[in-house]
Amino acid sequence: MQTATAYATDRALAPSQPMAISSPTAGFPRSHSVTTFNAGAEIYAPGDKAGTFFQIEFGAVRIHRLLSDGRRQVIAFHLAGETFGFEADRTHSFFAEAIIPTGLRALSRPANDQASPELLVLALRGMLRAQEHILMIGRQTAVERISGFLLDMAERQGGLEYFDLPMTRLDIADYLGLTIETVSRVFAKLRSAGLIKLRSIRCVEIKKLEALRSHCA
Amino acid sequence: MQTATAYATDRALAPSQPMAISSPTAGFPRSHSVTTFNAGAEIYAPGDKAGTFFQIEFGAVRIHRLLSDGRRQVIAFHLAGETFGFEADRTHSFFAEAIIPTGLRALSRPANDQASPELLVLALRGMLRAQEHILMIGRQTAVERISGFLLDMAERQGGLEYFDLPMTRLDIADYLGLTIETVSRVFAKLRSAGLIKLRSIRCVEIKKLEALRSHCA
DNA sequence: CGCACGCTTGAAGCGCGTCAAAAAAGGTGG
DNA sequence: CCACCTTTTTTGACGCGCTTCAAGCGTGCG
Repeated sequence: MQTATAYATDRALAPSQPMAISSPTAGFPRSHSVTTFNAGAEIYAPGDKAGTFFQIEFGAVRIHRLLSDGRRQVIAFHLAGETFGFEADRTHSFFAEAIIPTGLRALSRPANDQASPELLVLALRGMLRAQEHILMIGRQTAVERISGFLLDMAERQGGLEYFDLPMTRLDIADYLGLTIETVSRVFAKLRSAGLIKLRSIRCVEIKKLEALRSHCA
Repeated sequence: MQTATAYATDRALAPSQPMAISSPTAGFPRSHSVTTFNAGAEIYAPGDKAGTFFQIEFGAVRIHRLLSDGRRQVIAFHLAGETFGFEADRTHSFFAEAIIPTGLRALSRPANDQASPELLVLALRGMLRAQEHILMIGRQTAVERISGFLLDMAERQGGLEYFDLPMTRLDIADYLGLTIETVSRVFAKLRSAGLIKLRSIRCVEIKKLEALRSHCA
């Protein structure tokens, strides 16, 4: 069990610009200028006013929630090009934090409730993603979860031969409902089985794609 | 581990009416006549064409997915008055089955992609619900999951003094990422601790609401 | 009645968590 | 570039919560 203090973060350090909330426009929300966040900086917290959402120009973001005793669940990771921050309620339910230095473009949802079809698709995709996350956490073993996670990350970064993990092992553990020790052990296991190679601590190369796929039930 | 055959179901037995798909209308989707499903009947399956969604007139529905070796994850339960079946893709990703005799009103999504604000809210709410489900499965103990589940069911049925669980223990187990034996044991534990009373096997009375709430971290 | 199905209960095992410590990786300042 | 500190990651030993396996019980229905 990790302590809550382990997650203490600084509020958006020296954003390049204030996050303006502009008037709504017709059609897809108008884009604004880019705000940057340092690694660990909080983007929003539970209770913060929602309504603005974000597109990632560069960097990576984690969405998570804390239980009162410090247990943490990471709900989602978002990478460059992805969008996050839309909520059912008027306030946010989760924390959003930059994992690494990150640039965000704030988009405002049309206030006239003329919901754009684009936003609906994003919401539906977010729901599907969350539902598949439930399946993974609810019914898969540690090896299956990590294999699936690595394949997902590889795919979202363009299916490159190798890719970087912006998040720490602890982030991964809290995303997969495991402990950091288990994550580390499974990485070691996959490495020694020749399925992956760790070019560096955060850079993964998938050596046996099909074998890794076969691990995901 | 349960076998896949345990979940074999009959296709919609003797629906009272064929499920007509009508032309789209402006605003919120037009309601159609009610189709009934027997307990265990399949409403849709992965790969089925999506686009129509459903409002529950009476009964209860489970949304789930199977892994190749028979492991099952129930993604959601839906009760009378609730809506389900909207998808990000053109086809469904999950199974939907009636848990008990159920009446559904089919609603068709406007084809002109003039996404209605109502549908967006439903999608966002669905996403939030799925995200809280992730938290529960990823970071809570068996007792916490069951306590939270019972409180959720009580609330959704109007916060009555007592309420019926339409689903079996196996459904609950597969929803919470547990086994049927663990579910049964935790029920017994909560009962002997005086937190709940089982009026019958499927009828639960919450005796100590606050104590139950305090179990949910 | 007697079978079928859902549920409960017990005993044993295992996967993952917990606790502890060391090793590796990243800063930071000189 | 190196010394020093902090943070992250790895590794080992052990324990516990949940699963697995196996009966047994209750209830409804042909």
